[in-house]
Amino acid sequence: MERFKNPLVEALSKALNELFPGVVEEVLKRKIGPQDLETPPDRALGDFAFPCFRLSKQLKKAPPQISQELTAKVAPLVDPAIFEVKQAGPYVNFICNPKALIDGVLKDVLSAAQAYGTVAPKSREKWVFEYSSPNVAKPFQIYHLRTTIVGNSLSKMARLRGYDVTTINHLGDWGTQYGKLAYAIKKYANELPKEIALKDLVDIYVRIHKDMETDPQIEKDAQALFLKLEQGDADMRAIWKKCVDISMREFEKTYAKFNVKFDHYWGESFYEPQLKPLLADLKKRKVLVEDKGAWIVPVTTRAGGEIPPTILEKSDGATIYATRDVAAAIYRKEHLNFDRMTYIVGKEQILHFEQVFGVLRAMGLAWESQLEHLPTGLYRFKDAKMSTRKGNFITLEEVLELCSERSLTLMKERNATLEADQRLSDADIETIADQVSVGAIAFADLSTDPTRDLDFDVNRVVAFEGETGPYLQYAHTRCLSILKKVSATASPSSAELATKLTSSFELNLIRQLGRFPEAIERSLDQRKPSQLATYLINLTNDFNSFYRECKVMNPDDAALTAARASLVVATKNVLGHGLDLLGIPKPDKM
RNA sequence: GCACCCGUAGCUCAAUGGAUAGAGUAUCUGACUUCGGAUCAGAGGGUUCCAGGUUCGAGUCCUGGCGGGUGCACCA
Repeated sequence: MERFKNPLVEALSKALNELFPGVVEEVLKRKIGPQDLETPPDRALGDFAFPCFRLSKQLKKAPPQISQELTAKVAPLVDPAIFEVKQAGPYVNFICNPKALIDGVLKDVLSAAQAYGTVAPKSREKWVFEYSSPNVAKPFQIYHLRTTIVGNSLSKMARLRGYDVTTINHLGDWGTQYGKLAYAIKKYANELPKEIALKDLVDIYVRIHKDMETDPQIEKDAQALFLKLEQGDADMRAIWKKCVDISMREFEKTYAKFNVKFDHYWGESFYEPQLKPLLADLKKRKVLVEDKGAWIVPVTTRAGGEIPPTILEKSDGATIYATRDVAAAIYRKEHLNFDRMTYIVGKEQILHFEQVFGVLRAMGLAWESQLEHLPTGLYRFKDAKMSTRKGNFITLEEVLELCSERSLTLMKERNATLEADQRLSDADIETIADQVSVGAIAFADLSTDPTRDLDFDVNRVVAFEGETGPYLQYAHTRCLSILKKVSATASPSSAELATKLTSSFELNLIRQLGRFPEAIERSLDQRKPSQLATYLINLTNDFNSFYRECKVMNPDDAALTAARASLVVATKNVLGHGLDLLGIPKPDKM
């Protein structure tokens, strides 16, 4: 539908200029553009709407009168083979004719070599995304899933829409915790197995925290060990490396499940060599000042609000994570030369990022304005909290397990009710239950505002009814199964399509297919994958209505069958690409 | 205490400052002689937390309350 906007803007611009010269420019302070065309709330009203409220004051006329005059003026200026123009109250509405929908949308979707709505690669800004960033030597916590899923989908969408995208996983692989871990490894050395697994590291980490409650000396010794690590001690380095390797093996499994990839695994340790020169430079320039034994940068928010200063060097001489984040931003700017960088990190770190950005501003780095923190909300579970420190935490593993079990149960129940020839094998059910639970979790995450906290109820997330991941997956597999039954014929010409696809169900489905690119664009503008998720639900609703009302297989009308099959192909393409963008698996049968 | 985020149907959530605030779920009622019913059609359900303000127009923006969440220098 994107392509219809420019001719409309041209016609409107011409008509407005003839009717009310200069008024639009005066009111909007610019020419009218595609952004001035709205989508009517009800499909019956039209495909595009131009509201006339704004001009009302200047012209001293009621909006409906303006829209009436404008409608009369603009109607002859648009191609009647494409648009019907209708006034409705204060709006001028444009309705795309069926033939235009088929030529301008359906043909595009069917012929696109890449995903429909693709913009030429690297034709837009350089955009860096940082997301996921789990802590090494800890299990992948459910807390990190949101940023992983949101970051994954936004960066994929940005790539599709022509941005030059770089994705970074800022692993939490540096900090005092490795001092504690090393202390624990030494203390419990004789209790550890030969092949240390991630869960062993977690166990002793929790234990050492308990020990610390009664023996405060441990914390000081652990901090001393981290300092040794930072100073390049070989033993400490070896222990640290082992922890990283053990963790990465686990993380890779998770990323494979959700089809998540990164261009760079640049953990906190990656920037370690730059910390000393950075601190020296800042001290020399007096940006960094001493206060109570620590070295700090006094900072404000962008709006000038008061916030606590940023500590870059602790009184024991060690760095903290803010130091690494400052160094990381500078390194990335130098090596990637981004136009924009988005940190997708939990909302409890809002202050942290304000402090880091504040340091960059204090350093006089103007590009600091290109950085943004997209804070993600927390999961709300009924009774459990998520804190590794207290040893009471929820891992992604546990959640996945619960969801898989739930989906397995539902699938087995359903399978038992099917005719024998439609039943799935036990092996298939296992695989599909996994895909379904991953899809359900991803959709639950992406269908709401990423900033808001999210209620996570397994029975609600993995439901086979209503607006869920499985609903979308099911529609997709149904497209596949229809196409398996319809023998492939040459794709129909647009004239054939136009004579056969005439019902409102078919035309509305085509209209909805045409909205795909703008749904992605809105997701990116608002940093909300939920825009695409909601779009896919709407698309699937339209497909299901079409499916219900319009039989694809018509043995006595080959042309109709071919035309409708084309529509199913188009739906499968768009829905499939949408699922890819959200990281939702596409089972080939369900 | 201060700062930031949130408050929409019984519940979980939508809604580029625009047309009658929408979905799902739960409750109730319908729909397969034909492509898979994990579907579709319909009903009831609202003072958008409260009070002011800006605007032609506010769930959305501003101010003040109330309620909830998160954070508040040497953890990440």
